[in-house]
Amino acid sequence: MTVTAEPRTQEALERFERFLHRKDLRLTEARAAIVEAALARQGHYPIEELIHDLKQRGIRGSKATVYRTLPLLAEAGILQPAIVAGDSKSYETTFGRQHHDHLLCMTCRRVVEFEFEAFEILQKEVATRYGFRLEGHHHELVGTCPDCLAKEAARASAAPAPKTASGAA
Amino acid sequence: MTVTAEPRTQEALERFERFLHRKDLRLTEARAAIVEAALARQGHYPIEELIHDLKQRGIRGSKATVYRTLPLLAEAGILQPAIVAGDSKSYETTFGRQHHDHLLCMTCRRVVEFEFEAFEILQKEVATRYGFRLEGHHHELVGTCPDCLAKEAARASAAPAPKTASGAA
DNA sequence: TTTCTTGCAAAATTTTTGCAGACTT
DNA sequence: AAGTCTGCAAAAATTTTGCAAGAAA
Repeated sequence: MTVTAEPRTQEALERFERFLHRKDLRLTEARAAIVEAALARQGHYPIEELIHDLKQRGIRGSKATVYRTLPLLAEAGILQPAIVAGDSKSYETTFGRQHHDHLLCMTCRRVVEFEFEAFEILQKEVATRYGFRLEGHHHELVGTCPDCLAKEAARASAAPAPKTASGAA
Repeated sequence: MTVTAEPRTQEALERFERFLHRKDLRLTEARAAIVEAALARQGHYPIEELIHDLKQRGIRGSKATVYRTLPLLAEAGILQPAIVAGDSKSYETTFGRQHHDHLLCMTCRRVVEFEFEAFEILQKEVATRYGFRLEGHHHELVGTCPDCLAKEAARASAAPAPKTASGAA
């Protein structure tokens, strides 16, 4: 099914095939379909969504097969279990993607994406120092966002526990 | 039940209590026990372990209560869902702990801990830039460790696919 | 051929909920 | 008294497995 996939998908498929080959496993139609579905995804996605995507495309790929394939893809460096900040059970396609990091507000769950090249540089440095080949990273800063800080401050300076006065949630 | 807990635990309890109070919730014996158990833990632990710990201590705290309490603790900034690199479903107590980062080998699952102050500094800078109060972070570099790289290289230079010749797993 | 794969459905796990009684305020 | 919690056990949801039939080498 070489449906003229976009180059990134194509490369990922090749990488996966090499990986499978090394283990005497095969790049089957179902596995390829899963790779394509994963590559088409942005950000974090629960396994369930990936299964749904496959169904959408009318492609084979049962729940069981997806569950059996994801670990292989992770090992092949195509995707990773996603960082968890409330949700577990998600994956993230990393192959050929720019790494981006997150700032997460624990209070309101807002997520701000940021890129800061200095991190990338340092990370490479650390990896090198330990002799690792760096293939990806998880990086998430957890804290409280400006809005929530403001609310917190307002609450603190106001009378204690004006339960119903501060408005709805 | 102020069982002369160590100071860190004590502080965590206080913080949790303030948090609960703000939400008109109560710091009950079961919740306090969960905080203590969590604070006594090092590194990542599956929920199941925490439940086990509670049983060990002969303290109340049923599965259901633990499941109901963990999200509160996370929101209060006492612990976080752990980073996932194969395992989901784990938590990590962060309150009052030095942040440490991980280098993970995708192939053999080996984990190397490292500390690199430059990261902490940059993280604070990013948080400040976005107006966040930084409370913690997840940071894990994913790649291939020196040993696995060596094996990979050896395999590559050897004849292709000597399936049974390379020894046991 | 021989070995690896797949899908289905059942089994095993992990999380969430309903409720009656216990505890706090 | 009023409202919050808890534990239990049942319910829901998520993952894993056994197996016979279907591909790939």
